[in-house]
Amino acid sequence: MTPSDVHPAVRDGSRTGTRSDSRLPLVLDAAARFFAEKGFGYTSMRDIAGAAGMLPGSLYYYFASKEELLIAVYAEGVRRIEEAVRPALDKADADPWARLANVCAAHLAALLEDGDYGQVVIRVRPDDAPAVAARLTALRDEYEALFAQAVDSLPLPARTDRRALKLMLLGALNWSQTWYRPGKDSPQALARRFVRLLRDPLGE
Amino acid sequence: MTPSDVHPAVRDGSRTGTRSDSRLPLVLDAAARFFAEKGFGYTSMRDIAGAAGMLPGSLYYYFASKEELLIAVYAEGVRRIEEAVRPALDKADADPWARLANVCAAHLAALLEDGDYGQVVIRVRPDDAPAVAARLTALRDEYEALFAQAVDSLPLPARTDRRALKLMLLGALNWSQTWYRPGKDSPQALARRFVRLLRDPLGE
DNA sequence: CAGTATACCAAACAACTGTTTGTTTTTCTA
DNA sequence: TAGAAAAACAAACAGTTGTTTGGTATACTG
Repeated sequence: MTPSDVHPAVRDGSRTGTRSDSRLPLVLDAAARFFAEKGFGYTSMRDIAGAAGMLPGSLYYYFASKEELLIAVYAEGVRRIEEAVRPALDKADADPWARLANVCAAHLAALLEDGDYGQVVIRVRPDDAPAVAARLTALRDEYEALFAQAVDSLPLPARTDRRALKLMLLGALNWSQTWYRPGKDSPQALARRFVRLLRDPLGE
Repeated sequence: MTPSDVHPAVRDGSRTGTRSDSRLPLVLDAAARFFAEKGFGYTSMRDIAGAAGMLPGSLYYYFASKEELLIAVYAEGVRRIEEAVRPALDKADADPWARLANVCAAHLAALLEDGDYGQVVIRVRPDDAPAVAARLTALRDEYEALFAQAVDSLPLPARTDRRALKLMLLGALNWSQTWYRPGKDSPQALARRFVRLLRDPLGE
């Protein structure tokens, strides 16, 4: 399963040798939609091909396997989440707690509202596609390292377990995909509420 | 999909008219193991039947469908989690924060260490089995109401959003299934750490 | 010990899965 | 405008899926 199994236009993202009427974007969008809604295993190549207006076999012109297709969607998902979070993270002058809240808000928005690609990253478990699980995990870890920066820069008591704090916060955010329903609370409001629960003293 | 689709011995749990050499427990254990490890959709009736030492078709003596089998496993999972959490919850004399920590520890242990049934409840999404999704959700909600009691009894500032606190904590706990690896940290230690992060003031 | 409900076997079903192969149409390029 | 590369079609493949049907052995009951 080397990178050469993947179509050139997908491998380097350069779109070299790509025709203007290519339905590749349609394929990726359709795959992202199904993966986000039904999960990887519950989506068939026929589902995707049908939604993109083509035949199942034609997908193999772009991707060597269903799992390679997942990688493309997943990578794009990570890219979009990073893109959403980065601006909040780069405001180095801001108050660290406000910065964290903004990072969380961007993270949440990417998972809950900003489309299907971001949702895939949280919804699909790496071991749903065993052959490429390691690569998916690597992509996710790459982003989590980014997120961790927002936690690391907090002015905390020395005793505080920053890793636990990161895991706790990230878990709370990611799990929201389970119960969140649009319209009631905005991702921003939720993020602020979560961060405040951590910041404000609740005990005694 | 009425309850009458289910075998009597499963429907009411009474085991009335059940022969002593029944392999029903084996079936449930095998199903729980596969559902917990691979997920619902990635587990075939042949997987389960094989592990229980019987033929795929024989499962339909007990369950009208794969999804009915899931309900049985799922319900047992909820039952076991409740059973694990209840003792901690019933210690009404204890300090509310310590009580919450104990509830979280029991919850975590049920998800991470106490076997397969509990894991299924977190691992399997209700809409993985659309035909019975509502029943699965109801089971999960039933338990969450129990968990909420531990949060509701905390002595908190009036402004505190208890619902957000519950969602945050439950999310952090449930998501641990994604990253937890046995041996490093015990569920008890993790639960205490999470609760302390909420209780102790981190800001300023 | 006879009879019956229980528990399972054996074999097949149609539908669906990811994937392959050879061919054809279409766009871009020289 | 001829040729080459790109993009897709058309049809099938072997394997797997959940499920059904009819028969059979076994344990329990009276």
